[in-house]
Amino acid sequence: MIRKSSSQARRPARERLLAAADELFYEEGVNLVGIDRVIERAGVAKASLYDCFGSKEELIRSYLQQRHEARQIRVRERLAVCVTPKEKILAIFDSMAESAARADFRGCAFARASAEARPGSSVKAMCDESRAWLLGLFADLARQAGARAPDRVAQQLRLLYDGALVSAHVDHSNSAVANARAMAELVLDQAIR
Amino acid sequence: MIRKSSSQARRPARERLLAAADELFYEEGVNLVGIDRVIERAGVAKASLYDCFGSKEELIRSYLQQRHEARQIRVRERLAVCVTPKEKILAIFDSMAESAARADFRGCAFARASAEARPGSSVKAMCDESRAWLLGLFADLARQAGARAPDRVAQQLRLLYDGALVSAHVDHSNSAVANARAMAELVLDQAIR
DNA sequence: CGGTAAGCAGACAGATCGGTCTGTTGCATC
DNA sequence: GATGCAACAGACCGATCTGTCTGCTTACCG
Repeated sequence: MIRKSSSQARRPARERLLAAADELFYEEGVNLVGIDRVIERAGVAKASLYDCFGSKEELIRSYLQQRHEARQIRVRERLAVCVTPKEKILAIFDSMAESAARADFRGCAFARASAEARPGSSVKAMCDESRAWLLGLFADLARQAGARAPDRVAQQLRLLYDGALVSAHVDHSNSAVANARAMAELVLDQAIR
Repeated sequence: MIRKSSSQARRPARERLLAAADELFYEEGVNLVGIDRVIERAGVAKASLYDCFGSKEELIRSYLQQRHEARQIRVRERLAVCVTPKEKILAIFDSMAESAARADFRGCAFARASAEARPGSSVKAMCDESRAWLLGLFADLARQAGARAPDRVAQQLRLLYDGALVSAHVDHSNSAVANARAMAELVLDQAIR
């Protein structure tokens, strides 16, 4: 119903807004990027943004949810080609290494958005959801691997994940994720014996 | 020269501004707190703020520098009562555990400010300086401990430090730092053999 | 063909922000 | 007592931000 008459089909406003938000919010931070910048990049009228999302906060929330779902898919695809639980756990770090190697890598989108959000914001909830999912995934895999205290191991693995994201971001070193992966292996072997 | 005539001596404007900035900036984030809030909390005229610091950015930078120096002192005092290098390394995590247990703990002030700062900001430089100091400290101690690849070990220790700060902050769990400390010990023992 | 709905352009409002400026007060030193 | 200095109060400015509103165009569908 939105298609342009011309041959090239135009994606609906909502998609273009989310794409523009993803680029700008992740690159510069949600508070430094104004609504006007987003609609200009998306090629969309301001009224359309407020028809689709209702507020900037909801746009930010949707942007984070999109990131969360994209990461879920990315990780699940990687896990599908692994056999042992230990391989799967290490594959999660490999997936992060791939993300961190990109030129547009700017650290954890959730942590950054959370640092800028107001206390009672829905952004925090989205951030928590993303972290809870990762923790559950680590715990499941640790259990499958036969680790002794799977919940504790999962917390340690996520701590390594968080630390690697920070290190890889601020001193754009590609060795950070490798260090985290090595420690993850150490922790795992220790827990399995 | 600033002292009030009355018996109670009043601290100079600069000190009160830094104290107010420390509370507000760390609690709510540097971008969400306006100049007006800071001067109101400090009980200081706006003109005095600009006489002392010249800009909000410089106030933020000074606030971070103050935090950095306070942490240096805190850590050095802890190290002074340790004997072995390994004890000293673990004491750094104990110091963090102490900070993280405080009710007003809000994670790493540098990481949060850095997430909100504009790209070319002097805030980033302050953040880098703080991280470089910690890395150098870890490296020195790892070397003294006789670790095989002290620089690599130092990076791993700082990664654990970063991850612990994130974990302790967002899911205010006091077990995060303990987990990091345990992993630090594991990494150290592995590097020393 | 006419109705519906999505999207467009852009002016506008209200609030807030960082920063400047003017003028005044209180204290210490000379 | 005069001078200098630090701090005071607060009006003011221009920019920017989110969000609203009006009116117009276009595409689809019954």
